[in-house]
Amino acid sequence: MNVLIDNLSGAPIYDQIFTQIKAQIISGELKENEMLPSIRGLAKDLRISFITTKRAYEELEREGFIYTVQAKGCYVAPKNVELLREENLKKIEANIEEIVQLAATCNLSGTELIEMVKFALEEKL
Amino acid sequence: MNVLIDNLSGAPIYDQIFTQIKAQIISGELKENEMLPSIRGLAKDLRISFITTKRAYEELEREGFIYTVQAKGCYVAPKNVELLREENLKKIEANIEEIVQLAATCNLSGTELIEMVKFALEEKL
DNA sequence: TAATCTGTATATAATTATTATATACAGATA
DNA sequence: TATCTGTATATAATAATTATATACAGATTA
Repeated sequence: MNVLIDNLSGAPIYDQIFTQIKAQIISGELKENEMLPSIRGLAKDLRISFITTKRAYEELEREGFIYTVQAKGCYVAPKNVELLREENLKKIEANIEEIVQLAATCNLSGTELIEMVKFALEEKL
Repeated sequence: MNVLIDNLSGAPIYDQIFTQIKAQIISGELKENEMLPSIRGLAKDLRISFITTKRAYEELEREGFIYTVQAKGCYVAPKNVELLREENLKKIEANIEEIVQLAATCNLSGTELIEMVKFALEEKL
């Protein structure tokens, strides 16, 4: 596994770790049930406290990307797409409701709104 | 003018002042070019430092809701429709950013996302 | 013109939130 | 038993936020 800490980035260390591992899980670079480096091992590699790597792993677990087996290690969680969908769809629907409302109050047309979404989607690629 | 500070609200004082005055300007309760209470006078009424009321007024001015005349006072800015539109656009952009992110993490395709937005738009009619 | 309004500028105190850490602990494994 | 694994609690260091006092400068008015 590959994690690089950029001390000049301004982003906190735990967050850099969290973001990079998350990206690797989403991209499939890290497979389901694959074991992650131990929080101590990774900390040693990066020459930081293991509490900091632990914090990154905690975030990953809270968001459902990894699971932990006591005294054994941390593993990439099976991609539970349906569950993630159900949770996120609600949030997405609520947000869409809001932007449609906002668009209406400032005379932004539906077409323009769609264009904005398409633009944001392209930015993400 | 009417401003109430709720010490239990958790929100900072300057923010409570900012929010309440902003709401009164948007609702039209405060008319264009109407003079606001002086930062010192309001501070005295609320029994807080005038630096705190000043901060609230600074925010209001920065967002274009009021304007200041040196040594005279602060006044409600003429309603700028463009300004409100820009405010809403920012919120819309932030929301779109979020839904795109959410969609990505649960493998919801761009096409599907667009469909959801279109659906919500039709519902609004 | 002097007193007293208005807002401004600079420095600072107090508080809270964030970030990173050490140390002591408990289960699993070889 | 030695040594991995993760956990829990307490704490240090830093940074951001919030609120303030004091000294200043222009405008108004009695």
